Amino acid sequence: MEGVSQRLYDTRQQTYVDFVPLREGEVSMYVCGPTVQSSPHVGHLRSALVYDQIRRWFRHEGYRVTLVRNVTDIDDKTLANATEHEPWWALAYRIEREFTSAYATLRIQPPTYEPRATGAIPEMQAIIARLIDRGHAYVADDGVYFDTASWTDYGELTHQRPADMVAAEDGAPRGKRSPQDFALWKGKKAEEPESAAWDSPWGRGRPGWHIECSAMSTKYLGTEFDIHGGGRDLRFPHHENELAQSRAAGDGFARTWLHNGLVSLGGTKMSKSIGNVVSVGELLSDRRPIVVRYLFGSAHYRSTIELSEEAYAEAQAAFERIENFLARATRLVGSVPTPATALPEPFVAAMRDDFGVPQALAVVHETVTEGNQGIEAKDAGRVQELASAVRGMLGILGVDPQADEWADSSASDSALEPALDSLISGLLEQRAAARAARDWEAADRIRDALAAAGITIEDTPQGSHWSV
RNA sequence: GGUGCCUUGGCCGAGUGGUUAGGCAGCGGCCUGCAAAGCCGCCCACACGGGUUCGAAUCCCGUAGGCACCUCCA
Repeated sequence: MEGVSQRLYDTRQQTYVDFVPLREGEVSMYVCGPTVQSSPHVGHLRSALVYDQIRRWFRHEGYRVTLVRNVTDIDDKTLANATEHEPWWALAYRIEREFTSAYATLRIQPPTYEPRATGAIPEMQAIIARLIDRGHAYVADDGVYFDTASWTDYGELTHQRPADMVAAEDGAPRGKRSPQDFALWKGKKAEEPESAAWDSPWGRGRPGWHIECSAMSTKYLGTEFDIHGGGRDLRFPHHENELAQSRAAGDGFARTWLHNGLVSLGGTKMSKSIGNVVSVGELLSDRRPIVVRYLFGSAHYRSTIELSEEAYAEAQAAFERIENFLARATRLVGSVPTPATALPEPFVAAMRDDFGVPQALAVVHETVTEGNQGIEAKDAGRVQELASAVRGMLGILGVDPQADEWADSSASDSALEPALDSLISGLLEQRAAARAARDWEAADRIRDALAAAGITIEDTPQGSHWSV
């Protein structure tokens, strides 16, 4: 049989691989979370969203998924962005909560565990000690460095040879032997706060960037695990260094590497350093979260998404088509259809092929068209079946407007809805009377007044419906 | 200099050798008092130049353009 196994694109092997879980029926997945140094932007959300979708799909396929997404709360940047009145740890925690809130708004489910770097210092030190023992790290005056020259596989993830790389222009001279070497442990500097330093066999200090992910992933998922994910821009140096230090320390580490595409603005990557970021707050200020989720969740996870007003408008139009179908189907059937667990075969095939969301979404739209045909034909049984399928598929993508997870997010507040419904129903009755009397002017006046308040009227043979 | 990715109809966006992607917009029709929603039909493209092949958007070579990374980055 074809298509029974899950295909993934592995960045390291640069090819598609059939997913074979390390442990039968389980998926262990580590995803790089944020360094909590400044407010989340759209790119962070996209990344988290991608792995949320993947996780939902694996779960639907019957796997038990353990998803670990870290929070790097100690880093050069958290220290740099701290102020006199907000120490680094307060900053990190405040930003972490912003991330948590943004994830929740888009219904990105919490990972199985979300470890903080500061909670894994002993584990990091243990890896560093092993690296020194094995001759892959050395102690310098200002810390401990990974010795890239000692690890012949260095560069295997991104297929680069150290000799071909453009050497970094180091600002201050450091204790590195080679520009490619990177810090595992950074000795405490005089100006850094005591709260940002830990004792170690190599003196007081703090971890370098990269080592936290090696420590946290293996702490919770084991020395070898199924999938490591993260943004495309993390491939080098972050993931390359993670891989090198973990393998050099003797761990099998990640079997498959997934990298999600970035979000761009005007053809350029959205990035703090370029300054073209759209914050989550701006994005969600006047847009529906479920449509935003649809927008970012409708592209293939490896492709770049160009964010624009047009892109949002198009996502909205497409999503509302689906939403309208579900609303109309519910009216015809008389009850909200149950989400199907057995999904249309082409949808399943698309998802099994490296999470082919765009094709999967085409199946959703085709099913909606069929469902609309069913509504025209008043075939309630067929409509119920198709609406169930649509809900099942949307649930995988996390954009089922009838799902419990979106229940409290309808355009109107739950307490206001009955009041609003009562008011509008009254107006609709007046309008129905006017229409019966062929007083189109009066009927249109009511419709226009409601439209001005942002309420859309739809007339059907069974009566008129309103929606915000 | 090195590494990887990309270029599809008005727009977004799938598709790895021969058959309809899908959505948005537009046009025509149906339905409607008029709308809205929905249905039906139309619009059939693959950066450029070579090559392989009976046949290429799909494979190979080259060219042009774009993006990302080469120690801040989801």
